Amino acid sequence: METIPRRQCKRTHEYDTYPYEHEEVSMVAITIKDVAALAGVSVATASRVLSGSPATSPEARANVVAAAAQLDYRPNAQARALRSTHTESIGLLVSDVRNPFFADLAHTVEQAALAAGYVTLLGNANERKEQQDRYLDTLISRRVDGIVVSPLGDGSGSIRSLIQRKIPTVFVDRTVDGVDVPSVTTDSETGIRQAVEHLAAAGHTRIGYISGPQSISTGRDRFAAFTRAVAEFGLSQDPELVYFGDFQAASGSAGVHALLELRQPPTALLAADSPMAVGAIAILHRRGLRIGRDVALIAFDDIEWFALLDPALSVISHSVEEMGRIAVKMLLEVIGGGTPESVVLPSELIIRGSSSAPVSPTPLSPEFV
Amino acid sequence: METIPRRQCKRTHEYDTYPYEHEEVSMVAITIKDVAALAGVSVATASRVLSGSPATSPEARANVVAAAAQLDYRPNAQARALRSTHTESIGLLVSDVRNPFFADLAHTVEQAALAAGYVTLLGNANERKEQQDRYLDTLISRRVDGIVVSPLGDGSGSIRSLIQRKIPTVFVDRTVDGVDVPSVTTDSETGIRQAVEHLAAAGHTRIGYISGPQSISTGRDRFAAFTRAVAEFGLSQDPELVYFGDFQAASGSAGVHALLELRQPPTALLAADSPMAVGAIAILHRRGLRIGRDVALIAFDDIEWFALLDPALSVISHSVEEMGRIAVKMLLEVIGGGTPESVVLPSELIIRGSSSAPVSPTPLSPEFV
DNA sequence: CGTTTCCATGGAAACGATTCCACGAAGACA
DNA sequence: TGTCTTCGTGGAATCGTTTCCATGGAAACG
Repeated sequence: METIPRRQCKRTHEYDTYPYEHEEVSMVAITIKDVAALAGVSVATASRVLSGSPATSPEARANVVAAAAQLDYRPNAQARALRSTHTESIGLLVSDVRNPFFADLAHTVEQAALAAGYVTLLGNANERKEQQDRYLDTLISRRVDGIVVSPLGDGSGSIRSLIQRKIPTVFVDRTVDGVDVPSVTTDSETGIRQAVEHLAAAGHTRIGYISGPQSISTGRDRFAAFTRAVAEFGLSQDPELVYFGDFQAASGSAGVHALLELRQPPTALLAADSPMAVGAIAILHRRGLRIGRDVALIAFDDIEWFALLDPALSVISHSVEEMGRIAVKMLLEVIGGGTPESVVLPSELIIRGSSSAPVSPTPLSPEFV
Repeated sequence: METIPRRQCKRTHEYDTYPYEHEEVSMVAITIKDVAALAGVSVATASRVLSGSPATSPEARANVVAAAAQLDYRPNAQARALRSTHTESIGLLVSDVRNPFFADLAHTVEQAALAAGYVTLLGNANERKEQQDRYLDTLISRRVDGIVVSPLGDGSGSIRSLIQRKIPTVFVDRTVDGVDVPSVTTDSETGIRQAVEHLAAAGHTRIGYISGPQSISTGRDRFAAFTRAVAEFGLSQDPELVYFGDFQAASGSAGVHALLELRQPPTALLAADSPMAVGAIAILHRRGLRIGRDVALIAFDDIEWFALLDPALSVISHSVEEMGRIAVKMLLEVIGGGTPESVVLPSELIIRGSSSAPVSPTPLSPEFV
């Protein structure tokens, strides 16, 4: 007995031992083994044909392809990824799907990835660090080939794991201080400077700024740009004119409330992203203030329907399409072993009705009425 | 030589043969084997601890947990799913992420799934059958535990594979004729009937309808409801008053153009979804028509910022949150082996400024000017 | 015609986890 | 004290694929 090799006891898995009962047949998933059997070739050959290896005879190819089609065979992505270490998929983690900017970004990234043969797994951090970490963990576990992320928080948590594991990563829209990862971002400076200049030219001296959180790079950048511009054009630098929101609609509403309660309220408002602008508009309406006449309003982010408002909303515009496209291109470079340079896209003021009227004669300040 | 068993040549994979060079150490992924080795237990025990099996000693548990933490171990989801046939993940395939309705749906589905311990892989069919099929294939390949889909097209292609493989599936917002799958949909009838009644009461007799495509269930349902309502209230059933769009913004614009070119143009418009309403509004603005005065407008789908327009847009509202929540609940039931009943959610007219003025005296019809 | 090269093919190892099974130690019971 | 459970543990099979290696026949070369 001792001379019989161990593998003797390995249970055979021939077809006749399969639990083929009379019903529920369709429940047992069909594998490459079934395809090979039907095609009359070995699994190895079947695999070669299905993954397009050149070392196959036309005959085998035809048989296998026919068998696969007949059985409606779908390769098990898990098994495939387990053996060959790439999954032909990327992760996209946005900070808030309901923000139209990120919805558009999701759309362009996905289309660009699809064109390159990758599928996109989309995660939504919902502007919350725990959820970001949770999704990042899942994406790591699923061994995506790379990740495009608009990060929040600092370089701790799963972002750190990402870097340590050298998982191909590209930051989009936002960056994380001290983390050296290629990124596609927007140069807020130009657009914000143009906006402030434009408002100053219309006679505004007190501009209220509804800022994003300082824990997010775009929040910091835009606030810094605003601060610089206000100083440059000699406008009021009253710190009360700045309200710190969280990039979500409710905080835009709260910001308007707070700013309008000031003893010397602003005559113009600048919102650092579109959801906060939406929140701001809602409250301005409710308070009976006419945008573009009683108060000027400009928003960062160009959302399609902002132009449909009456008056149409002036915006600081930057290209989502380009951002998404470039992010995918860069990620593919990183996956390919390259180290692409970070890209900074331009921003630009688009003047519409909401900011075009000159400053009205002290409309908001009760003490001058 | 011949007596040496084959397995002799099996390469050993002891640790000392690992390609540990002085650098790039972090590139080699850490597996459960590493964790087990560091903890001084077998892989089997490590696995048991990590997947929370009760049959483990406190001592082993402590060691393994510590080792896993120290190595920052992340289980390989592929391998895990290969063995145990569930992946703790669901797929969500929406027809268009840029449609705020579906963005919101994505958000609620994702949050509901997360709460139940599932991650959501989101796909975007972009209202195109090929892309829907492509994503469905990927989701099948990745062996998600279930799929929530707002389907388009008929029951052919990958939808069929889904059913045949008995992959837990729930339709959301839309259904597919002849395919027996639990669904969460909206009862368009009530809301549309209310809208038509409301317009009729204001004196409108010719209502232009910008319809969704008849290849999509909601397109058909809403059109049928409109047809019935128009007949019921004795309004014009002129077929020219119906424009068939594709649920995307551009076709809303085209619809308005077409309807306003009629010899007898409508005095009120009803758009079957929000992107088409946006396209419609853009063209109405461009043509200098005042919504709510020169022409009434009502849209299906309640989008947050529709209330911010001036005049605010009357809408037929239905609850996305509930739809998403119920879809996930139903999917979990199907995964658990149940067969939940389909759910139909109510819709309801919300009257705002865009439809409140009485019909203006022949404002649009050139022949009466 | 004999030797070498080429190439399609099949067998089996490998990927990283889970889980069945057997085993030995310890506690319970008579 | 001896047998019977109970329980933690490790070895090994297993999931479905890719890929290395050996093989054998055909083609090409001298």
